[in-house]
Amino acid sequence: MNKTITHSTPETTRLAPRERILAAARDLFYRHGIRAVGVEAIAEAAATNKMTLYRHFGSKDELVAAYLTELAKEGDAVWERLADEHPGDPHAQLEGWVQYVDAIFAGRVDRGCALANAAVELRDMEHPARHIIEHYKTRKRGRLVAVLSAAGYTQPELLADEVFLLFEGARISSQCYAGPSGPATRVTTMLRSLLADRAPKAGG
Amino acid sequence: MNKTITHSTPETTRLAPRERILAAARDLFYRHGIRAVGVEAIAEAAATNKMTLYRHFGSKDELVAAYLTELAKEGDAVWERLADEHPGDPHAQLEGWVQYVDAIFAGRVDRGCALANAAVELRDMEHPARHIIEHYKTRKRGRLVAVLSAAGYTQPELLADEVFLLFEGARISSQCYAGPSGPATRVTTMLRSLLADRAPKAGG
DNA sequence: GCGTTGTGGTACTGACCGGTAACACCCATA
DNA sequence: TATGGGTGTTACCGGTCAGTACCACAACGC
Repeated sequence: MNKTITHSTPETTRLAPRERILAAARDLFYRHGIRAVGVEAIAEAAATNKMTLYRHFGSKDELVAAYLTELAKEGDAVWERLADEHPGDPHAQLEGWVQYVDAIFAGRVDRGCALANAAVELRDMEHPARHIIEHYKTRKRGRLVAVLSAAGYTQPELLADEVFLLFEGARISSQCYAGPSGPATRVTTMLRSLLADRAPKAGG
Repeated sequence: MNKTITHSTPETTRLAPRERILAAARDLFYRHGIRAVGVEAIAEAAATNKMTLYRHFGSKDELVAAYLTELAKEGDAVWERLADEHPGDPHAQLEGWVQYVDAIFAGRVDRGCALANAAVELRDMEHPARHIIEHYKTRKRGRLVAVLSAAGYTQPELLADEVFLLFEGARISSQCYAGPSGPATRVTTMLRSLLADRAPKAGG
């Protein structure tokens, strides 16, 4: 039943080729960009070869779609985790999200949202990645609207768009600078003050 | 002295090859992306050939740098025009900029900031385009800080970063959607309300 | 006239990339 | 031991790409 383990090595338990390929693609695509990375390099990084890659993913575009699907799922998981950790407490969920944003920019220089980067790289509207990107962004905005609405904010749609654009702007802006500088470094300050300024009055 | 006109055709006055190449590169790079467009296609669109292209631009990277330099110069020109039209009136300059932003998103679907897109496509920090991008963004932020400061806003740096990130977020976000939808459509509303909320009290 | 300079055209190199064919191999199961 | 599916390896195909060599031509200054 457990099919994820094959060809187990003496030292460590090796993942199935498909998982290794996806992990390698994720690392290389995100670091160097989708168009800059060839399938051969991905297969090599996954300790396998091109043939096995093409047996699991029919084409590079399919692999890109799988890569973006995985990242989108993880982005969704962040919100689900926050909802689990703070059930019925939208304010705490928002604060958790701001801390999550803070962690993104606190470390090394950010390489931006992989989905948005893919939208820049893959401008052909017929590319299968396009739907994944648009649906993810729409879903994310919907989550923001929902949690802001539950928290009692007035005009939750407009506030959600402001929060959304601030975050997206920070992620793209940070890529324009060589080191950890630029406007993105203060995005959590802005988010907190924005949410505080628009906070519904207690008992209002 | 006038070296811009050569090989003048009967009907129209033709631009010099260098200008035609730059115009073609600008159109194709912006529409399809830098990595997606080959030098051959640019030369063809410029009604010339690859050899002439390489006589004026030593490499594709140089052409990309010239393309981004031109766009950066035009971005700077926007602020200089606003300063000329409203000398000593930073509030009017800000309003003029918001109208400029409005015009970007009012028309067809925006393809984003070419400089920021280039930062996504060209992740190699050694690429000559990198300095152009970073300097341009730094300059732009400086202009925002200056005009906000002149307009009497308190904490002009923080406000400039907010305005900056909202705008950058709108430009990247619009590329994630097929049609003119998404949070970017209301960015000017956000900008105006943000500037109004933080406006220094009259006589304060 | 002459030579120079810039341009257009063609053909080419060498490298890379996405994708495929054919074959050998390991391992689980029967 | 025999079989079959998943895997690894090598080699290859066709196309594209950045960049170059070489030559022909047209306009200019002397």
